Amino acid sequence: MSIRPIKPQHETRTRILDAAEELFMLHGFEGTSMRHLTARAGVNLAAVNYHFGSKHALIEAVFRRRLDPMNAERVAELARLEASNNLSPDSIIRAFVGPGLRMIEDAKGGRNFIRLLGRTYTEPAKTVRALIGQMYAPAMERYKSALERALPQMPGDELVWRMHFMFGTLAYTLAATDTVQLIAGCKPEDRYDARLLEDRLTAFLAAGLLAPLKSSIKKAA
Amino acid sequence: MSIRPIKPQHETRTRILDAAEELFMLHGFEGTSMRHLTARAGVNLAAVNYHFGSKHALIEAVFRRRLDPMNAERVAELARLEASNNLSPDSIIRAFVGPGLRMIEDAKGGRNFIRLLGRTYTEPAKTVRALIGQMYAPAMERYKSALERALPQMPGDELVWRMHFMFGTLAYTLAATDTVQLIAGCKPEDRYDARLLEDRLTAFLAAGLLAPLKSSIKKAA
DNA sequence: CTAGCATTCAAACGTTCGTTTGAAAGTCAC
DNA sequence: GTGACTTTCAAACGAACGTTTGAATGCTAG
Repeated sequence: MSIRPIKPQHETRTRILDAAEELFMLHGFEGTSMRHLTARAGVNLAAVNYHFGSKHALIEAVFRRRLDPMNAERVAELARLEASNNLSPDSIIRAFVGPGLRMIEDAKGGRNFIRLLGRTYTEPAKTVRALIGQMYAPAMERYKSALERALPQMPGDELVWRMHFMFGTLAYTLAATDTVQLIAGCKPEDRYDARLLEDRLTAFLAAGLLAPLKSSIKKAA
Repeated sequence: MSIRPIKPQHETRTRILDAAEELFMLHGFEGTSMRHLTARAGVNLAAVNYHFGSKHALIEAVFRRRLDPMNAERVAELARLEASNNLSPDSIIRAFVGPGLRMIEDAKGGRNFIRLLGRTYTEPAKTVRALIGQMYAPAMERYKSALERALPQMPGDELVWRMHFMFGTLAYTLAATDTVQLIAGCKPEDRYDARLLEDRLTAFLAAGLLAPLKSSIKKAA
């Protein structure tokens, strides 16, 4: 009892979660069978139901393992900005997209999850959408009020829409990296420079967030 | 032979396509069974295989029915802009997002398809991604060169990325409308004013497209 | 009317799905 | 070593999947 066991406490659980991350990303939830998943993880077919209860509970566990810490990091970074009185739109955006983009650079674990996550915002299954929606809720609340304070002149409706647009850009950028290639000319090898991508993305999002208000928008507000 | 038949030439095909649009949007491709689909369409279970050959061929037909005309409309609108020498970034963006947003206002047919389409950019199945990728290719080519002419000072890499971001914003906006509600405060009832949404979206995208080039981006180019 | 073709239908095909079961194997305190 | 657990395992469960089949029906030209 003095020395921690070399085999981690729940190695089977971890292997299942890792395999699920990869296969869900590659083939989706419904396209990934338990037989394929457990074979990839090198565990018995019944292991998922034994350790997680059901396939859906496994899906939930996959998200909870990484999404909760990621959003906690986002909130912590925002709190750091507030403490240092640096609530510029640019720094707020950077605090939000940073944790996501940095996870892409993770060897294998994080990258699979990030691509899976980016796709799941538009997941058809209501249960999954509701699940990640409630996981995001606390962080979203914080960022919304931070942006309201940073942009006091912006109408509330417009801010919500622009946050919506920003979120979509991030989600699509994460999900589509090295998957769909609608625009010819992208070189996949430079896509994993997260630092450069963060600069590109932040520049784009900050400009969109601060776009001048057209008359039709002001009228609607 | 003088009068067109009142019953359209392929009513069963149309009913299947309409039901597929709706159910694929609601439950995804793998989550929609042929039995559920044919029951919704009010046709026999074997009708899909008889008229389309297979489930995958049906998926392809669903996209081909609306995506090809929509992209043709985008190209035509771009040609109109070129003819009138009005190739501003704002008008180019409007020409691209317009046909998609207008389809949301369609009673039932178009709206289902647009939400389905927005989700499919991040579809896990390679075959589906390849399919819509090749459907978009001609229009993408035209818009890319139009933007290159409108923004001669922008590095090629950066333009490709910003088109990527813009496309993601549009895709997410179309797909997520009235589905996921990550940000509290959205009132679904004003989401279908396509004219106002087009203004909001164009303002956001145009600002992002024209964002100032940071030094790190310039250095990479 | 009838021959020929297009379409619909109920039934069944073999396969794969998520889950369950009960026995076997492993683990640890005492 | 023994007993009380946790975990793994091979096997099987019923249900649902996409697809196929062959007969029945609808339609149209001659």
